[in-house]
Amino acid sequence: MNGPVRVRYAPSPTGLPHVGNLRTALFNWLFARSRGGQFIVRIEDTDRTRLAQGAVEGILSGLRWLGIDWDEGPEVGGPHAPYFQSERLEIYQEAAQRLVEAGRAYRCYCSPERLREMRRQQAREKLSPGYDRRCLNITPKELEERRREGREPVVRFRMPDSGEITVDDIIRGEVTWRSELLDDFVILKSDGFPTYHLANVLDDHHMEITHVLRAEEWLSSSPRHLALYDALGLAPPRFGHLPMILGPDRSKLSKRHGATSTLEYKEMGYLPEALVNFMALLGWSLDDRTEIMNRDMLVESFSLERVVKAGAVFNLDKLEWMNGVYIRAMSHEELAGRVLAYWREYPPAEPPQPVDPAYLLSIIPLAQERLKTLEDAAERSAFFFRSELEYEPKGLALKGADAATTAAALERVLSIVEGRPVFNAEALEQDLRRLGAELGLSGRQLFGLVRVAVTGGKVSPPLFQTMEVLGRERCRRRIRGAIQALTGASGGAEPASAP
RNA sequence: GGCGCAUUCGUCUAGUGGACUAGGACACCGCCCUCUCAAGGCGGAGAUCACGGGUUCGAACCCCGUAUGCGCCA
Repeated sequence: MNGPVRVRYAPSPTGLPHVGNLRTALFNWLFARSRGGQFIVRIEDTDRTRLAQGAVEGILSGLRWLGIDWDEGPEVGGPHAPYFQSERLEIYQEAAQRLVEAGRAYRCYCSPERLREMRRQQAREKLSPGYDRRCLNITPKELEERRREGREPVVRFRMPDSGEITVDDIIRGEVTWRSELLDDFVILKSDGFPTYHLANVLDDHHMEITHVLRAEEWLSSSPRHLALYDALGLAPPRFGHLPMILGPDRSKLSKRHGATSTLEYKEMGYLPEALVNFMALLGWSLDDRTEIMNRDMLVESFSLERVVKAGAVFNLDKLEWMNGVYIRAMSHEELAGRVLAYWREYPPAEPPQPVDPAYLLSIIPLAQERLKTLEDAAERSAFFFRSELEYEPKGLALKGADAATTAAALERVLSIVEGRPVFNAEALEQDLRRLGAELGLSGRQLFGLVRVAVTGGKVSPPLFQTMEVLGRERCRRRIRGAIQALTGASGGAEPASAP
């Protein structure tokens, strides 16, 4: 196996791509890119009962969003097209026929009812479940009867009666099964569609896959696959079973654990580069300290030797932190662009869209280090855009002072805002500190009051920079509005509205 | 039930026989910075390395067994 590495991601289009699936895709992709090999996408759509509308599009857009590109597969084609199993049926049917002729497989006419009864019986007698080979030695007469009944058979693979099957797993080492404990599994269903096992094995061979890297849940089917390769006279690829991604209860991550589809994370405002970095660390690590790694670093340092064996719980807290790290590392322009794009795709309730990009860009430096996700941006910046603030009188109350005193203090602030020749953070800070000293108010008290007057809330970015970004006019109107709210004067000369 | 895999702080992990009084990160707590919130800095708490036996002068690390969890077979 000295040729180039060829790996694949082979999802079933049964729903939106799940983070566990995408992590498997990521590891395959990282392995391919780190070894200068190829990454192939193949759609395993042979289970027609579970097909979901739009699933293929969802899978591909999930990959694209994460920046996982494929060398062969849907949309890009390739030398082994088609890359949809539903369009490759003849390959599977022909192989199944060949296996039947060679005595390595046989047709089975057992009804679902009989199989169910058989399993019930086995469970009752505490035997290991599995097909009892009733149809392996079917007599010509019985066969004739079944045919006359018009029953369509399935094709079962005949497992070797004895011996051991050993998988030399890249991640787990050698794992051995006794083949007589494995039953004769179906390879071709009665509707002529292959099962996962047959299609997967044949396609991996035809597509010249060198390494099958898949989740651990497939480990138990690998001896069947090896037996199939053997019966077909094909050389198997190398196998590597990756640890699974688990929910907080340590069971396989699923819908009931909350958001699991990659596109949900996109909608929640996570950055693809952060998700990629985070997923790479679920079951793999570079060393005892390196955590923040961009795509190039991951490609450069990824290796299967450092893949962990045990399953990993998906820890949202850490993803959130990492997303914040990536947000903080961006330039202001970059972040502004991302926020704008995010708002275009998922318009927030506030601020009203579209937004002035230049104004947004001036806000970004104040919001950046406070964001965990892109979704936070709307809430964090909403007050910058509001045309009218609503005050709760309690919020405006200056501790230990009555409304009139508070209003008087705000009047002083207002005259500073109106009177400053230069309206910037530095100047405002100077003046407001002086005012505080004069009024005998601490910074906490005075600035807290002004903060509520100017932003409508008790929490905001640093006050003076915030005021500078808001601009003199907005500050003036808002402070007036606050004074009115305090004094109850409703008929002011100027309405406290308009930004 | 059968088969298989796994098991180091709550979570992700480092660790491949002596540098382990087990390191880092997230989360948590405290202090500093400070106009609030963050971010940042410093510090703290948190793992008898699942348990029990061995092997060895010495074991988180090697061997055996047990337990638990998970996966697959439906």
